[in-house]
Amino acid sequence: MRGSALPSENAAGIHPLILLLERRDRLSPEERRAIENLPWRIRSFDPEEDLVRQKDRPTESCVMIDGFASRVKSSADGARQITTFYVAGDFVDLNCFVLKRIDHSVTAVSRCRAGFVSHEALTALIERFPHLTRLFWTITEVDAAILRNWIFQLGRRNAVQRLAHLFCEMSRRLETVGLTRGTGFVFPVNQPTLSDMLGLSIVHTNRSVQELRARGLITWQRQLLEIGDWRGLAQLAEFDPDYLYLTPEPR
Amino acid sequence: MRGSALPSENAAGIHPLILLLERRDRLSPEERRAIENLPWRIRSFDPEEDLVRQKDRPTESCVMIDGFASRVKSSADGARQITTFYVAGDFVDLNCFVLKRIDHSVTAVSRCRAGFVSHEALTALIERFPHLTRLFWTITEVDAAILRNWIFQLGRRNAVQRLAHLFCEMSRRLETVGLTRGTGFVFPVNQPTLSDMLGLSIVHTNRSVQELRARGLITWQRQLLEIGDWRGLAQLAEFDPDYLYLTPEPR
DNA sequence: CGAGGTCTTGAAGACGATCAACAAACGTGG
DNA sequence: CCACGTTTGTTGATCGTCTTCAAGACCTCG
Repeated sequence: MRGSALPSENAAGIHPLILLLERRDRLSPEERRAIENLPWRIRSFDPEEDLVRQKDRPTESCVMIDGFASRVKSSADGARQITTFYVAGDFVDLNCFVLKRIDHSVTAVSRCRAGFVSHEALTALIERFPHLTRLFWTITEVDAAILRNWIFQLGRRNAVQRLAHLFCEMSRRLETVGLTRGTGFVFPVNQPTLSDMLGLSIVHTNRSVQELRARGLITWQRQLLEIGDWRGLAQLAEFDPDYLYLTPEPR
Repeated sequence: MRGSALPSENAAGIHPLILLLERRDRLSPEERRAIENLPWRIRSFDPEEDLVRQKDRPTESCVMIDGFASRVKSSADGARQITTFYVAGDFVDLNCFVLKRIDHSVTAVSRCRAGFVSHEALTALIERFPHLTRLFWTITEVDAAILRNWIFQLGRRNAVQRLAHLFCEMSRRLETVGLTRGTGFVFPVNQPTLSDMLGLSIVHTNRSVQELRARGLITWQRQLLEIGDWRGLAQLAEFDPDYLYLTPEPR
């Protein structure tokens, strides 16, 4: 399967990985061609299906094409915590390319597709283009910044603020990949899954959603989440998008 | 100031950064020499002093030589959350080398020293040795794995378990850099700071410490933390060190 | 039409926060 | 070496947030 066959949701038909990388730095035509020509293998997943299983030693890494997925860590007694939430364009498991094994599962949240490429091919790619190593590293650092911010949310914010913050973050991340529609976006996530993101019980998650509704900040029906009052929501969440590093830096 | 002047706590007198990197992969003699010859600048800090300030755009990055430091995110109302805890050998702000700005402060927890090196020098280093880029990236991925695990702890574990887990993690991390003494280690952290790591109030942190003492799992006096019952502590915390990636992987 | 998932509500209780006060340890200067 | 102020650790009491348990409403899909 050739790279040009890799579908993408964006109008321009540009490869999602190229879009992701060009958010960080310009690519040369050779680099772009090399990425497109990687032996991509596209796979589809249903909700709850695993893209990568905990304690596996995968030989491929993957990039989200569409839909949503999550990195889940679960404990002996069945408690689940989502540590990362992946949307279209996100590189899912760069870490297992580097670290050779994975200490989490990656599970589909909605129906989704991902493009898989072998570690061998990635190794060959970065050996040929050291500049791309640098870019992959940058992506990892941005992911880490998002993780640090989640630690802050979980440690020091109450349920409603966490939820508000999650919606703010989602909105901005989906906006950068062109998946918002006006002030809203498709959010195919049920409340049990949402509670695993927020570190809350299902019941309390539900009540927090209702509070945001009651305050007139959001509406959410039929998987369409509308942010009715962005300023109010961002203020409640004390949302400061700096940690997403969306504004490009000279390098 | 030349690299050979960089002091280190380890008996062999090996540069802490070289130790850190060789935990991940073998270095060539040239690489080792190049790292030692970087223009290191050593600075000392008192507790509460900032190594790097929030929203700065630093031109240097640093490696911990001794003592402890933390990455702190704080909110408008003064709530503080520590997102990363640094011990000797840790590379503190690789991320600001890559991302060009920093969205946290890095604050000394105890008296500590760090070796600073300019971004220019680091850039020259990785351009000469692309292999080192790969290693720095690996370090970032390990840091991210630790962050993900903290997210799980904060989201799904109660106070006592979190504290137990923190002590287990500390013990293993300090052991790899030769800073344990038998079953104990020097832990110059006060309870207010500890509560900022755990996302708890000071009072509740105190009660959790007392519970671990009462269960006979630890003693802690005069900054010396002794793990009296490792198995019991690890079992309580459900501690599984896989996420620290301490066992080397072939690459 | 029935079945299973999802959302919602109520009530009770646990966990952790907050407030307030005191004890102990530490560092400093006299 | 002691006196004193400051930081750190400890305790009790009360309050609020969030969890748990249980049950019912709603929705979707075969």
